[in-house]
Amino acid sequence: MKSKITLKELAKLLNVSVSTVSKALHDSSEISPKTAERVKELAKLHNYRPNPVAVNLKKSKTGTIGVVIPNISNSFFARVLSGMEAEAQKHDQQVITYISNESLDREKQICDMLTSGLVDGVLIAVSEETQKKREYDHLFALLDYDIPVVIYDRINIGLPADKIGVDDEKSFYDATKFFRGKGLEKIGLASAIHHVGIGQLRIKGYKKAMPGEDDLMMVTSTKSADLKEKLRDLLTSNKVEALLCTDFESSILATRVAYEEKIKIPKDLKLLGYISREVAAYLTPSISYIEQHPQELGAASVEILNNRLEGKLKPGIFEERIIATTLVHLESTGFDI
Amino acid sequence: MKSKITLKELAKLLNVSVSTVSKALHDSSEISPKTAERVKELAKLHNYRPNPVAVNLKKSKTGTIGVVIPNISNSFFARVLSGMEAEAQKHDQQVITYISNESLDREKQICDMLTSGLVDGVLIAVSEETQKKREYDHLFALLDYDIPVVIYDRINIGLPADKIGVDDEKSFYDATKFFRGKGLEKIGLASAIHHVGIGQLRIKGYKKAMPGEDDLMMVTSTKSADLKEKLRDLLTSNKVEALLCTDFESSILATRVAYEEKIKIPKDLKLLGYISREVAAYLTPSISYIEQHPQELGAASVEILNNRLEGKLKPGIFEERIIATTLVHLESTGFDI
DNA sequence: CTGAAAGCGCTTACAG
DNA sequence: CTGAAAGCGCTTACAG
Repeated sequence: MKSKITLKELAKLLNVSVSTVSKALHDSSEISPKTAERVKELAKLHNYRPNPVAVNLKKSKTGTIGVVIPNISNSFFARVLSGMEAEAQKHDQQVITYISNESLDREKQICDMLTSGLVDGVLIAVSEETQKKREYDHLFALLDYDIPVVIYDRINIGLPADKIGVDDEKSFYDATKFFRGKGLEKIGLASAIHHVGIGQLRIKGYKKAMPGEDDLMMVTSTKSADLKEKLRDLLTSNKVEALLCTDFESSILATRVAYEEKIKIPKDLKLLGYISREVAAYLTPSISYIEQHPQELGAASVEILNNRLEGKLKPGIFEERIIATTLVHLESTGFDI
Repeated sequence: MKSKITLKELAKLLNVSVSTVSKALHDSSEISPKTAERVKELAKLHNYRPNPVAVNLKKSKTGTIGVVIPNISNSFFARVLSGMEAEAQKHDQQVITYISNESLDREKQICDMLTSGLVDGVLIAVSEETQKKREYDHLFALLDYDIPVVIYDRINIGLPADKIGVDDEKSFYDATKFFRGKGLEKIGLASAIHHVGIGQLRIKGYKKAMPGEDDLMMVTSTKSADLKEKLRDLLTSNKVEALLCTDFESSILATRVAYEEKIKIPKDLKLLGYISREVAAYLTPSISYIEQHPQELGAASVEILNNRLEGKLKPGIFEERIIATTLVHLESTGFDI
């Protein structure tokens, strides 16, 4: 049991002052090489580590960043977190994780705590409920307290803060165009997240790439059973040639319906999902998907926050960065690319 | 922009001493009701929040707990984290997340940082590499520094620390017994994690429930393509009636092979997987699975840590808690229960 | 009932 | 080149 040694104790053992020890350990030019060496030697011997809490108090910072995640079971967010952690590590910052579970109340609680100065900055993807109710006071409170905020992923909210998101609209625009370029005309879309921002953007991209409103074959529902039946209707009655799914649930349900109705993928139906690689690649058949590069998004959001903290970003002018997506072809699109 | 107000500033505004303000805010009986009220009123007006860093320094603690996660993309761990966060919140503790990515080196780095006193305690599931190489010095270092450690999930390592895990062995023992109770005899097992502790325990449970070693039909491999072919051999040449899969990969590969070989699940083959609900329920057919209750595990590990921190646990005597699993029947086992 | 003082463990401008 | 002093923002035993 080594029980941490302090500067003061080190100083006493060396018969020098606390300031001398501190400076020596920081390679200050004020200290003689001889003393510096003595100090470092003893520090190493006792495995001295400065108390981070004291250092932070002195420096008026916390060394931590707060990350608010709506739903950690969603592997997209889990991987975003992973990217954030990796980037934070590089800057010797600790990541404090908060999970809102898509609840506005929980999100308010979290932000309220955060105003007390637990963290140097906040990275947040707002909950679905927050988006729906458009209540952002708790976020403004953070800004009032001069705590920098970076909004990630769910960025279409009116808040004067830096933002970083995924190119949701373009991803589906490109995908739809891709199918059309392959000569397909009956292109459908399924969504269980049509009520939230990112879902709407994906749908928008799809619509833009389709010639006329009349041809749109869209099924949406937030209720699983409901969406499934709508999908069954769509896939059996219409001759849909390709289907774009905006989320995990609709992607899986579409696979399921195709299986039940003996619709062959990709022969009779090309399928594209917004699901993570781990699931996509293992499904039968494997599902082509939009890769959102969550780790990059996470790393970049920490980067932006740090630029803001270091004053590299102009006050009052906010960055908005978009990460490009990639269409990854597996079996369900049936094209060799 | 409210820029935080301090005790000192509050004191000046009220023409009292800093100590009086501090005591008033803590409902000390030393303070007159009148003064207490004046103080609280102004504090509220200015939305005073004590600086947590200063409080922590004074109290010689950090108010945080460090969580080391091997792989956050694994939804099991993501949900464990969620349980930890929820429980920590109740105790006003912050969760600092570290991701080792199954790397021993990274884990060492993390533990080394942690010895500096960034957290009050550590929750860790060691990386696969750590298990394989059995290098635990970095964990002993934590203990040397008097930082309590709770080992979660991957608990079969020789370390004098509190542990909390899943009943891996019993889960597969019970599942095997269940199939046998239904009159099935040819029960196989597939594993991609036979080389790590939890995999071995699950296999052990399976073996215990099987009558003789001769009947064991096991396929194992850490390489996906390899395991798939072994599964194909097993499922086509033997008349396997039921298959237990120890992990996500083997579960999915088995579904896949069955599909390719036109083996009907559950009619020709009952399948049981060690996968998370989100994936299990959505697969076609849905896969019966072992529910590990990850959130409970997460919450309980924080609970144990706090008991340790509060001295409720005897020094030198360590708790080892096991969370019971549940077998959840979906389509792939084909029994109505 | 109130306040001065010490101290948590550091850093750094300043004096010598 | 070294050290005394002030201070980061708080808490609390002690004196008055």
